[in-house]
Amino acid sequence: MRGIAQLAKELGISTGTVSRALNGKPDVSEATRVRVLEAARTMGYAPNQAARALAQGQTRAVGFMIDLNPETAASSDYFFMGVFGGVQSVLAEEGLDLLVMPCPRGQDHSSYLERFTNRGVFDAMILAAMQRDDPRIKILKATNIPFVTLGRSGLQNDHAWIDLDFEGTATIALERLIAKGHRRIAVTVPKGEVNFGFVFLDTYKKTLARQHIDFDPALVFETRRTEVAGYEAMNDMLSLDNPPTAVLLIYEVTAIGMYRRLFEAGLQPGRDMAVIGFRDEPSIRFLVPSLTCFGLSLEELGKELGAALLAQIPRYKERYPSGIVQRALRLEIKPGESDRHAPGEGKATIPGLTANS
Amino acid sequence: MRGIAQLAKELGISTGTVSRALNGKPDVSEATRVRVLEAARTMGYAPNQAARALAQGQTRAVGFMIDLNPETAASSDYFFMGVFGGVQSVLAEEGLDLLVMPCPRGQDHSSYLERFTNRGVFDAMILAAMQRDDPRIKILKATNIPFVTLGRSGLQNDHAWIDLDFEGTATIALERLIAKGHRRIAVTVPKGEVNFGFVFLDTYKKTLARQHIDFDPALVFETRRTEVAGYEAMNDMLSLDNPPTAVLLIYEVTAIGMYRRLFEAGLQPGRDMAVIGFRDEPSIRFLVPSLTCFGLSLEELGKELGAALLAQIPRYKERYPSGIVQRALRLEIKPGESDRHAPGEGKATIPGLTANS
DNA sequence: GATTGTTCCGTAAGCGCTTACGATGCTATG
DNA sequence: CATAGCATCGTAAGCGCTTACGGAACAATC
Repeated sequence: MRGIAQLAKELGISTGTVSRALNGKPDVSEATRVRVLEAARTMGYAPNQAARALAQGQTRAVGFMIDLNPETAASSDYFFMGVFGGVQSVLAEEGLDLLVMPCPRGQDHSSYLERFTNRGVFDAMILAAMQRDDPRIKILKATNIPFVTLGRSGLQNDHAWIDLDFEGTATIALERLIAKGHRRIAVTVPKGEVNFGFVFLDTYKKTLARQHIDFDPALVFETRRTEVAGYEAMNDMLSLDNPPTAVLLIYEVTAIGMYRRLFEAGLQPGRDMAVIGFRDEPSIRFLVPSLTCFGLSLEELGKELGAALLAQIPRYKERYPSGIVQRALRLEIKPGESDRHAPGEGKATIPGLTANS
Repeated sequence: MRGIAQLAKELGISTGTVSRALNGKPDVSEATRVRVLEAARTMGYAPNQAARALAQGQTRAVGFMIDLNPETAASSDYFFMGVFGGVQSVLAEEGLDLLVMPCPRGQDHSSYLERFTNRGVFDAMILAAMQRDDPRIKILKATNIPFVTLGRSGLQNDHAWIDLDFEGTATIALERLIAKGHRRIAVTVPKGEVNFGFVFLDTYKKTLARQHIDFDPALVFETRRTEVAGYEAMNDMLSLDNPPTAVLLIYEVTAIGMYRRLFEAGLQPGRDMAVIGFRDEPSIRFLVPSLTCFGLSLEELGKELGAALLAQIPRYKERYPSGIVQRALRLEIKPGESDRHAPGEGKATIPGLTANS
């Protein structure tokens, strides 16, 4: 005999009472509750999670699905660590545990998700790396599991999501560049079908149109979230017949490679090529000249996610923002030196300085 | 009625047979097995995880505990993502799931671990961010859960672990610098009680002694794993009466801040100050001059962890390296330009160029 | 003192699955 | 034809916990 039965026997009371005492239920005298708690502590007793989940029909665990595939991964360790912290701080108050399920490289996201949905492993879920038309939405809806996504899914948006305000940042950044006098502004977009790529590009086009600047498809560059990708993109930009004078990044780390390529060409970021990054990651904080980008509290992002999720779970509905939470977090611009000058203000002119590799 | 019972009723057979068919057990005819599998597929049936775990006494899930506290987190831009992938590729072959449990900031590691150990949530565990005398070892041993640690724990090492060969890298790097003629070599060590910090420093001392160089405590700098910490450490180095001519890093990203501080002082990494980093992270690959450091496959590290863990689980013992696996992965040096010159070979001399801030 | 209400606790039926055990029908063997 | 052996399946007892229900003891009310 073990578990709760052993505890009960030891104390000379029934398992039912022990369970009630342990779970803070009524119908237990204060005296026996103390006795039970004390005994549980000294005996090192902890309720079996599987039995509990089976009896209650809930696990008190929420799953956070992330992507490990470097091809599509849009975030760093640092990003997720920050977000996890925020999510946890909210979930912990309700006694919920956060467990992260990294989707293996090469593994299909949908089938991996299904490993966990129908089986009652998680009470609720958080999804990241949303695709434009993400099939995981349907799966989650079918199984009736409360969920929230980090990022919109584009075509199917009748669910809770927290996202970054890509429209806002792109608009602000572009108008800033245009005000400086830039007309040929390149943009980098993520490789793959991640949804924010479409949003970003779409805003780019719209903002240009509003400012009566023709859209040039040659100024759109697909990059992965790596330094090398930035290097290559800048290389391509410089070898254009009519290179851009500014570039707007979706992945700030690509700036590192871009700077390198610029230096190699004898060019200065901020003087010969304006650069505006996206999010303020540690890896770009020491770039010289400093990179203009947008600040975002990862902790806060996580907390928003947590709160939005709790709002989906009937049990907590009253205490949290009601209904389907859909919110795009505004980012604040952090001006740096990488977009200080107007085009042509520098001594070097790009045409003629084509790639030497 | 639902679950396996419903399936059984639908097919007109017993639940026992259904279970056997689903689990690939014998005592089931091929015909009914096909029928069951087919029915399960069309009905979208998936076994309830809690019930399964309760009946079998195992969850087929392994937990990977990581730290979210930036003070002690040794993670980086893309460390854990890489490791997770490797672990998963090994575990997946045995049908085991990997779930990551991020320990909340400020939360005590031991108590958080205990939330999961006694409750039968995981069949096995992986620990990271090992402290010099890590109490989690005792907890895991007491509960009899198979586990492996990423990093040694220093004082208590009678368990499975996979670590990086800090001794090897430190020795190679130092001997390289000494061969160049460097005598005053600074070293950075992690802030906090993480075990590899002790190993690193210890090797530093021993190697110096072997080369008949006096150990100077003033040349040891504690840094967190941030660019800023590197900046500050370099600042401190430069303001010494007798600054070092070389520095060996435990966290490669600190090189970014160090470079910055050197540039500000009109000094050149590699010419006026030799720098050797530790691990080859994406974030430092674009440093100019390129940073000498050590290469490591995160994927491989993950696979080693996975294999070492399986070797701890009785069920898989035959197929995997037997016994308590203890292995320090050797890293290969990737020479860069940051340690090319001998001390004094550059035009600038450090004394006199003290910190201007 | 009979009735009602409260407090506390024991009983036992599940939760959905696995698995030892035994039962059944069939074929091979003598 | 009797027997043994095999393949296949049903039965039911758990796994450790929760919880509806009812019962016992006692206090309060009339």
